[in-house]
Amino acid sequence: MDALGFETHDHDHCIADTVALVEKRCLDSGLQLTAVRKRTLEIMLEEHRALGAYDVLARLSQEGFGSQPPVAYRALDFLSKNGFVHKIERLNAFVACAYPHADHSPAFLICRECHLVAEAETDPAQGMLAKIAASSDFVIERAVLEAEGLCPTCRKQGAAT
Amino acid sequence: MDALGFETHDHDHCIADTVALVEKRCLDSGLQLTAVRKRTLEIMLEEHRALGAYDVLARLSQEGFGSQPPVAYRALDFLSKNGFVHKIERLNAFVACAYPHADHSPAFLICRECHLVAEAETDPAQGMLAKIAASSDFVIERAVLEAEGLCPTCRKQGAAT
DNA sequence: TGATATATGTCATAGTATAACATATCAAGA
DNA sequence: TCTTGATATGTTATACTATGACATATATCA
Repeated sequence: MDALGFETHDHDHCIADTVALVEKRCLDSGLQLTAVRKRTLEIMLEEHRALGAYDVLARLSQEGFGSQPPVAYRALDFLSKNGFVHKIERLNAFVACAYPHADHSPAFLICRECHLVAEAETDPAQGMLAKIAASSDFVIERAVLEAEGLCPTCRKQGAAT
Repeated sequence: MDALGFETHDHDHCIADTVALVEKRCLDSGLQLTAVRKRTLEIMLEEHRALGAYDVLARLSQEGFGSQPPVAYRALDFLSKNGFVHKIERLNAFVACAYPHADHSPAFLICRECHLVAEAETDPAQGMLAKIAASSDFVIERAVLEAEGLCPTCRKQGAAT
């Protein structure tokens, strides 16, 4: 239940590792990790921020891929349908998955100051929503858990000011 | 922790009651529940569905209020800032608050079939997000909890098909 | 009543997302 | 290997969501 994302780490390494892992998972599942899709994943991994579809599109387009919105949306759809990228509804934006090893139900902490997004894995069966759903006989298929606030770094800086 | 919204109830009554309650709360807090704002609230209360800002705008405009997007967005902003309406991030839409008696941290169950939205009150300190935030030293200011799935009615209908 | 803040309305534009269709590429069986 | 059906890419066009900026009107209160 730890929420990585607010500490530094070996970034290049984590990108390469994740891409390799995703490649393997696609191969195993018969998914086509095509050039645009792979490049999109890399672009997402280069940030721990949420990127808008149009930010991604700008970079893809610069690099010789198509220049129209569906190019980015389709790559992002593929990646998020397969859990390699998540959509942050609060921001209408996307973030690379921090735990690409398996399917999971993510929760996010979004810093309103520096816009960093930290991801944590949750147990979907244990949360508030599960309890509410059970009491209403509602079947949850997807859950959005997003908290907005101040990350430790920004909070300290704010206090210092 | 019960999630009302999937049962029938005396609707006209609930609208009138809620409007009266909101009027009182505004008076007490020195908030101006102006004509557009009140009408917007009523429009929202007539549905247990999420309405887009442009749906609301269309109705307001029909009824002689302004016809431009800010008219609807400003009324919805006022209502949601004060907790009388909530934004459903997943849908980029708004829903009338089902518990307008006090400030609270809402969670939503959204039926993907009939688009009904049920609201439940939660204890923000008890959920997943609170635990994650505590372990990361993150300060939550606002939480988005939205589950998408099938409501009891639609599930039964689906099974019958 | 006059001064200040708040609210409404408009025009203009920015940002997010998808439908529809042509072309290209891939995967698998004949 | 060739064909065929499915998948993926790229385009144009358009729809949906949201806000900035500014003028006018209304409310609040000294």
